[in-house]
Amino acid sequence: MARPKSEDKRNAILDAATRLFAERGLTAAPTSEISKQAGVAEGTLFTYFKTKDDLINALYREIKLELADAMMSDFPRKKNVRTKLRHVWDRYVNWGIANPRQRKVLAQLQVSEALTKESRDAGGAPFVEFQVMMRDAIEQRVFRNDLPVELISKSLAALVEATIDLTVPHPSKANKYRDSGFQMFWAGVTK
Amino acid sequence: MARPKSEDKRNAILDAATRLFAERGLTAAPTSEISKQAGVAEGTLFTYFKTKDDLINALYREIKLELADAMMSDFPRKKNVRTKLRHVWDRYVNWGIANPRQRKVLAQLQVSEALTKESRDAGGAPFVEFQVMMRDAIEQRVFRNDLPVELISKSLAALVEATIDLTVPHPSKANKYRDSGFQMFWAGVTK
DNA sequence: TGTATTATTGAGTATACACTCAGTAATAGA
DNA sequence: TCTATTACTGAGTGTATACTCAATAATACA
Repeated sequence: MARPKSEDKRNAILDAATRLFAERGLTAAPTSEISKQAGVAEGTLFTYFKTKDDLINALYREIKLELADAMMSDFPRKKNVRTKLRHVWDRYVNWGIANPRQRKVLAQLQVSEALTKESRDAGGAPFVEFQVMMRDAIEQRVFRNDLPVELISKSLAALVEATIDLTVPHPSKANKYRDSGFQMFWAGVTK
Repeated sequence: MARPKSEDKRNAILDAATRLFAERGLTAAPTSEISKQAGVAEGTLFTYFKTKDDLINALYREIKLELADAMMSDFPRKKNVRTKLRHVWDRYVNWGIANPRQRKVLAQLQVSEALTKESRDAGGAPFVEFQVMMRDAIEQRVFRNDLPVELISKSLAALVEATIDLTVPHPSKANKYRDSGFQMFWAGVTK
């Protein structure tokens, strides 16, 4: 090998893309501007990502990974289901509030036609531990028994999003809302 | 006035746009293709909508209006809050299942940079009756008292979306899921 | 029926932008 | 230190597409 690619440049490109995608949207952010903001020539962008779609897919995986890291670090494996879910809930809400740009981009990416099925699958991979925990909880009959796992998982995500949306304009009430939101989720999901 | 515009053509354009936006995404659907599928010349599209962004904003309002119609028709004004909410819930779920394309487009529109603030406001207007009902319910202390209205409204929408997502691949379980979903919502939101 | 007005058409235009490539610079390994 | 390999640059290219406009057709109204 001669002259390796630089992890820094790759990150700079992904960072710039995140900023521009959040401000202008996926398609209105030109590669020329992304590379300029990243401090590299436009051609360089294309040595790190073969196409703009590639960049978009890579960014999706990256953000999903960050989110999974935030949610699953210090995961209280030994504690009961409620404590585990509360952990995940709090981390997710905090991440969303602390990373509004990534959250906005993620929302765009989820509905984008540029996302491949492979990327969608890859994006789910970091959350397997969470899924396993959910299956266990089902077996232990923690939840109401008419609810399929997917509905519970999706509801968690959906209610977290609603909670973040509500908190962003009222940051002083972050603790209150995070609490109320979780209690609402928990009450809905258990017997 | 001489030679009025045709409501039919306008609808044909909006229909074609809905189809193409759902299949290819907002930006990957060219006006040339939209007009072709609508059966009009490309220039005609621009006499009905000054720009493509205009078309996008008009389509947003249109879909929101349809959704509000579906949700609020036969609204049981005299019944109790639970019955009213259940009405809205069922209609919303049914609409989503019956109109997957409009639902997909709506999801794209919500996160699109092309949407103006005016359109967002206008999109909310048809739902005032619903909002009024929610305020009344709060006053009557139907819900847990630590939950802000916005969280309840957003949760309803979020849980409906989760329910629809779950139902689409398992249409035979539509009734079951619609039921479970609502019970989950109701349990979470009341004391 | 005549006329003013506006819709309709589609070929044409201007622009934006994803991607290329020939020239140059940096680095790993010999 | 030399060399093979690959990164880096940015001006240039091809293409896609939003929008225009001159010519034509339809309609409301007098």
